Amino acid sequence: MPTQATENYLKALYSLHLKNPEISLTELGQRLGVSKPTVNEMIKRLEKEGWVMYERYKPISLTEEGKKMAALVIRKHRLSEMFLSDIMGFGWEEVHQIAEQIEHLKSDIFFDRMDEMLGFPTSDPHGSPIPDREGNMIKNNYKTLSQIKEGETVELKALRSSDKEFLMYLNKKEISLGVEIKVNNIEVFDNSFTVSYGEQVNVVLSQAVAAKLLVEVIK
Amino acid sequence: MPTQATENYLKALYSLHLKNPEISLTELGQRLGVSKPTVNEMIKRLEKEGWVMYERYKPISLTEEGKKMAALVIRKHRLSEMFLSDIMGFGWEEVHQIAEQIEHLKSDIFFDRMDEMLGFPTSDPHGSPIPDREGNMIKNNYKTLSQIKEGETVELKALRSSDKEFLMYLNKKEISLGVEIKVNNIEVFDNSFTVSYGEQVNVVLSQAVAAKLLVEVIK
DNA sequence: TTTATTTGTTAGGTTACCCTAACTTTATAT
DNA sequence: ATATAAAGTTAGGGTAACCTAACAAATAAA
Repeated sequence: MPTQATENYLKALYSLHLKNPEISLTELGQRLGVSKPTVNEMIKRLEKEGWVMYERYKPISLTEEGKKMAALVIRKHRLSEMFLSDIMGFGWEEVHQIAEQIEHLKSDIFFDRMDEMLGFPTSDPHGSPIPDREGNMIKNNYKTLSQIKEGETVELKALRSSDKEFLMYLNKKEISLGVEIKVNNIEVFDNSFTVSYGEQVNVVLSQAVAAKLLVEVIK
Repeated sequence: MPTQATENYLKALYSLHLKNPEISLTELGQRLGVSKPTVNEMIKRLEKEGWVMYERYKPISLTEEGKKMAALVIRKHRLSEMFLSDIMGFGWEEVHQIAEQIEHLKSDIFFDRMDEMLGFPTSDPHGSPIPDREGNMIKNNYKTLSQIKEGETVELKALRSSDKEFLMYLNKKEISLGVEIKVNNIEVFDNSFTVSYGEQVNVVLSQAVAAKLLVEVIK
């Protein structure tokens, strides 16, 4: 059974591998906030345990086992977030930190019960997909708001970040999942978006924000 | 912040100290399933960190800090049990094992929210008292059923064990907290009890079982 | 293509837990 | 009161994570 550290390495590897299946030791270290020699040592352990493939000086890649295990940890994380939000009433800006700990609990019945109470959800409070029991994750290919053209209307489906500060910013702006956003204007010089949604008219969203909002065009 | 191992040592020390404030290294080791040298080393660490008082060859005792910390871990454990039982619908025989892990989560808001959702309970699904936020625990002085005289009627208030096998035995016998038990007969030679409760008439409970049922005389 | 930079590795340490084997101290029993 | 048993300690090891400093290999730039 994987240790907590192992699970955290696998999660990090999983999310890095989605962008690029060839993962460097350095970027993994940065992601996890540990030194390169630590990653180097740890990766050898993970290799010995069958989670990753690794040869010295070559990039790291996940084995099928590793991918599955990672997805199952992500599953536990996202189910926990959903539970904290929908059952316990926490705000979407609070759930990540707590789920970060809950995800390491070893109890299938506990997570199965969560799943059941939630009605077998397929996405978490930030719109990210919840892998199934076998570790299969649906990948939604939403666009970012920053890719949308003037005049189009979109629905907010998910977020690219679960960062607390970002989520609190969205709270302040009264932006939540499902909201319909109309792009009124795009400034050429800074790519900032002027949008309307709900009760809000002509709100300005920076390029940084627009790039973190995952949307689907509705008209 | 205490590690998980530290929290487990403190919990064990706390429950041992209730019977005898002078705790031996050996019994602590047995309770935790670790060797004497391991306990010896660990106790030195706990002493350095201010959780216990210790001098070589002398019995171990908890400091005030240690007692409070232990009680707070027990609080988290029992709140978790209550949550698993009342909110998530687990049986009282399932909750201990899961709570054993949840108790180590570091998140005050998480346990506060549990507490709130449960309506600030004062005891867990096995009738054990839940310490308050300051670490104060009420000690109930219930009698065991084995101390009750023939003809008396008692109410089952708590259990002396949260052992899964024991709880499943109680389930089978349809014995739950709050049930009124009338002692019909006590066998002299083996101290077994013949009792009636609910729909059940003249059920025989062994001395071993009777000693684990904590009751209050009602008539 | 040689240099500079980035990336990865080695060597040597640390802390928190855990172990067995062997020994010493304290407590118990005769 | 001495022998024996129980309790506690020391010595020596192990693993999983972490670290810094110094060096080597691979990649990118001049």
